[in-house]
This record gives sequence, structure tokens and C-alpha cells, in this order.
Amino acid sequence: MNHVVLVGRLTRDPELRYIAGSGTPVANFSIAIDREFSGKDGKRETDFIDIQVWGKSAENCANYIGKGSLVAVQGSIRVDVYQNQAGENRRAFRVNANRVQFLDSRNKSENSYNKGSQTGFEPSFEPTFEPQGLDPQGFQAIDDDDIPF
Amino acid sequence: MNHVVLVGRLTRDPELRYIAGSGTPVANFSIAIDREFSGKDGKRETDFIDIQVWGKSAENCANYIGKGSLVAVQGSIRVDVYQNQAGENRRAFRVNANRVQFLDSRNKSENSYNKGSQTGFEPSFEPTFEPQGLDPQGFQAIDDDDIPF
Amino acid sequence: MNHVVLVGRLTRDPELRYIAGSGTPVANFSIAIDREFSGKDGKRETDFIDIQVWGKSAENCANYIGKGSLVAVQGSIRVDVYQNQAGENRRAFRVNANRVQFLDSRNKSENSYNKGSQTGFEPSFEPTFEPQGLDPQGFQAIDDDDIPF
Amino acid sequence: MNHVVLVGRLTRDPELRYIAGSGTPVANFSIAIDREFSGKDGKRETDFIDIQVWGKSAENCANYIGKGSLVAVQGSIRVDVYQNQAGENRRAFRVNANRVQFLDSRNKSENSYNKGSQTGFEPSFEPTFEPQGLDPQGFQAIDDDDIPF
DNA sequence: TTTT
DNA sequence: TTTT
Repeated sequence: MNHVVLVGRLTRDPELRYIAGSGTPVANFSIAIDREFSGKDGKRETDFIDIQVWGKSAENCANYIGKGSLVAVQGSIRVDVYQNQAGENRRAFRVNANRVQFLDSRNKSENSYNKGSQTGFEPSFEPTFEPQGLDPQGFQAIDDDDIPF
Repeated sequence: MNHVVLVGRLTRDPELRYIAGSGTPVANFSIAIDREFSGKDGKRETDFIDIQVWGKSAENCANYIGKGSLVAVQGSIRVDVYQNQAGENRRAFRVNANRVQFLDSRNKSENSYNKGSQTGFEPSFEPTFEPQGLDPQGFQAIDDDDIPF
Repeated sequence: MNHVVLVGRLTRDPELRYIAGSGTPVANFSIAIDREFSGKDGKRETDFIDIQVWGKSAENCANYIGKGSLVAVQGSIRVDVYQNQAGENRRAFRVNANRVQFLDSRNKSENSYNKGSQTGFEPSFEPTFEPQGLDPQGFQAIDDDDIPF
Repeated sequence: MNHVVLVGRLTRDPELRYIAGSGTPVANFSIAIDREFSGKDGKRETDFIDIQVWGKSAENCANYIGKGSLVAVQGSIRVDVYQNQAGENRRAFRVNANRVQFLDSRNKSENSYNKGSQTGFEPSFEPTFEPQGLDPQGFQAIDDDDIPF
């Protein structure tokens, strides 16, 4: 039994890629969750938790949510062990999501509205969604290049 | 909302220490949770998750459970950021337990039976429970000395 | 271990009352949660779950959320046994909330905007909350005065 | 989002039946969960929660656990509305289990001491283990005949 | 109808 | 560093 439920906001747009052989979609993002009870000093404390989603749900995340979106995530904790370039053992701690529920009306295009644009001209689709990692044939370099999964 | 429920077995005896100023008890241990669905190859995969407990519950863990004990843990994910000696940012990923439920009849003394004894002489209580880190006055070196919390 | 996390919308405004002797605040409301996978026929299925909150959190619910608000609830299942007027054993099934997180920007006053409207004019939003089977008249409202806790 | 994790003991042996048309297995049982904090009077309080499992997991429950077994249940709350013979609206509150993890070494045969006995001698206890509802062909009358699901 |  |  390994069950997790989180409610928080994306700290960045989901990154979608496709597994080399199988073409399975995977999306990675992080969510910020403010702790209910903060430190003595009273300043807010926040946990930033990495999320990984698979399959159709990964594509939905890439299409419909972005930085700032509020989501509920249900999944399990995964701790993967790997070696970095220096040959040292490292652990990657992630929540493997079975389900990501969108709690925001604003969708990704709204979130990213005007982002990086000074032109005043906005296409009706989100340009940052250009298929940077969508080639199911090619292998796509992983953002956190220490981590081979 | 940051909620976790885990059921797994301790990979080692809990380590109990007391916070320097306050004397608050803290126990650390890890649990092993076999993934429900393993890899293609069919070999079992396991997540090893670090747990932290506070207060009376920490002392109960130190007293009543040990390596191999089956527990249910309810808590929340904590990701603490710190700098190691090299001044690099590192993250410590942990489950902060609100509750640890003991699901095993066998308690710590049974688990640790004969551990650390070559003498053939066994006292009727478990000697490894001598207060190795129990001094509320003194500061106790943290096991993972990279991590200042 | 008895843990529940729900995300859904209030079907009515919270009802706040105060326990006779102690003056402890208690709020009751229900939330609607659409099932992820519906029936064969494809029509949406919804679970209506009674929630009970205590203390300061009860007053916050009464003040800040209302019919239609989206909330995340963390708590535990409670099944209370009681006798109705006919002296028959009945069970009251409820989620006892430790925490209610407000996920909506709209607060109670906005939600209740039209509440008590006598104009006959009703805006077209929030129609899905019309009592389709939950008719407070016809349906048996066990919770409050039937139940002595 | 509708997530539940429970750890408790069966109050009776699972009842297995098969859905009329499809032959899908369903098992029903109840678990007892002691509340962590009891009433003022200090007497223990317990919630008895109905569980429903489907498919292969239902058969596993029927085969491997019984009254008294300790289990962890992961699932969701279901509230079904139906009419009893008197035509009154009633609600059936259940946890629909996605997973039932067996936490007891003792399995059903141990619980049911005499199951599989070839001796011809049968003591009078535990008779309910006879496969009353195991016929996948025939329709099995639902135990709680008020409830049509 | 209730479990250890 | 890993548990049954």
C-alpha cells in the first residue's frame, strides 16, 4: 500500500516526452504545496514535489494545464536509484500519478497568456506547445540529465 | 492537501534522537514497499521510503518496532532543501508521519533477538536499546550528517 | 487507520450549530463527487457524501463556502449507530473532516448570490445542483435531529 | 477525487457471489476499525465499514481471508440510492475496494480451521464457509435483499 | 449482525 | 545502507 493524494499548483508547464521504444507518453512537472502549519517564525513553508504521469493522462496534462494550475494528484511514491556521471548513487523521489484532476477553470493557454510575448499578437494556440519532444522514434534528452528514467 | 498512507516493513531499527533545544523526540527509519506491479522482466521492485516521526510516537517506534516490523504510516511528503558541505543544493525527501500503526505482533525485542550478541548470554531485555541517542541535554550527531534537520 | 480524501462541490450551504453543553461548533454539509468511470450507459454517476466538521474549521466553512463551492476534504469515515423514532437501528454514515481546503475563489456570498431570490429569475449557471433525487422534502434527511450526536 | 485507505479486521467471512449476466465476482464483507481517540468516558469506539470488492480480488478475499483477518483496503466511497420494499428512499454506504492487502499471516484456512477437512467429521462451528454462492452459472440471491446492486 |  |  503506497497511496498519495496531493493538491497543489504547478510550478512550471508539464514537459511531455515519449518513451523511446514504446512511444508511451510521459509528462513531468512539479507542484507546490504550502504546509498547513508553518515554522515558528511564521513564514510560509512550501514543499515542491515532482510528479510523473503516463499515457493519455500525460497528454491531457500537457494540453490542458500549465504553470500555476491547481491540480489534485492521486498516485504513489516512487524512489528510483541511479548513478550520476560521477558514478555516485543518487535517488530520485517522485510521485507517480494515477490520476491528475484539474481544479482550475483556467487552462494552459490562459495560464501562459502573454507569456514571453511582447507583441500583443497572440495566436489562438499555445506556441510553446510545439512538439519539442513528440518524436516517438527519436530519444528525447531528459531534462534532468542525471536521471535515466 | 498533502496526504500519504503507506504500509511496509522497516529496513532497520528506528533511530531516536532528541532535538537540541527543545528536547523533542524524533525517530527516523525507512520502510520497504513492494510495488504492486513489477517490471516486464517480472522481478520484484521495491521503494525504500524514509520516515520521520515526532514526539511520543517517535519514542513508541523506538520502543516497540524494529527491523522487519510491518507498519502503516499516515503522514505527508516533506521535501527539505539544504546545502551539503560542497555548498551544493540538495533535497531530502521524507514522509513526515502523523501516525505509525503497528501491524505486527512481533515487537522490537523479538526482531532484534540475538542481534549484536556473540556471548551466548542473553539478558531478558534487549540490550541494544541502551540510550544511544537519548540524552536530551546533549546534542546528538545526526546520522546523515549532510542533512541539518 | 481510517483515511479519506475527497474533492467535490457542496450541494448546499453548510449548516452550523453549536453543541449544547460545550458550545463546540459543528458544521454539516454534503459534497457531490462524480465517479471517474460511469456506468455502461455512459450517464454520469455521482456520490453524495455527508461531511461533518468541528471547531474553528466548522465556522470557517459556514463563513467562507457555500452551495457549489469546490473543496478538498481530509478526514475519516464514521459510522454511527442510532435508533430512529420507531426504535429501529439505523446507521449514519459520514466523513468526519479534519481539514477542509477551499479550492474555489468564489466564496460563500458569491455562491449564495441568488439564494433566497424571490424574483423567479434564475441565472443559467449551477444548474446541475438542482435536486435531482435529493429532494430535501422527499428524501429522508437523517442527519440532524434524528441523530443524537 | 474520492480516495479511502482503511486498515482493520473482518467482522465476518467475505460473501462471494457472481453477477447474474456477466458472471463478474463480487465479494462483500465488513471491517472493524477502532477510532484512534475514543470518547471522554474512555471506552473504545469502533466504526464498522462495509467493503465491496470485484473481480479476481473478490475471489482472493473469499479464498484467503476470513473473520478476524487484518487487511488494508484502498478504494473509494460509494453511496448508492435505492428504494426499499416500502418504496422509501434509502442509501447504501460502502467502500468500493480497488485493492485489498492481506496483512495477516493467518489466512482463511487457518481462520476456518476445518476447511478442506477430509475426515467426514465436522464440528458445528464455521459452517458458513460452505460454498453457498460460488456457482458462476446460477444467479445468487443477494444477501441484503433490500439492495438491488 | 460486528473484529483483536 | 535495505524489508518479508
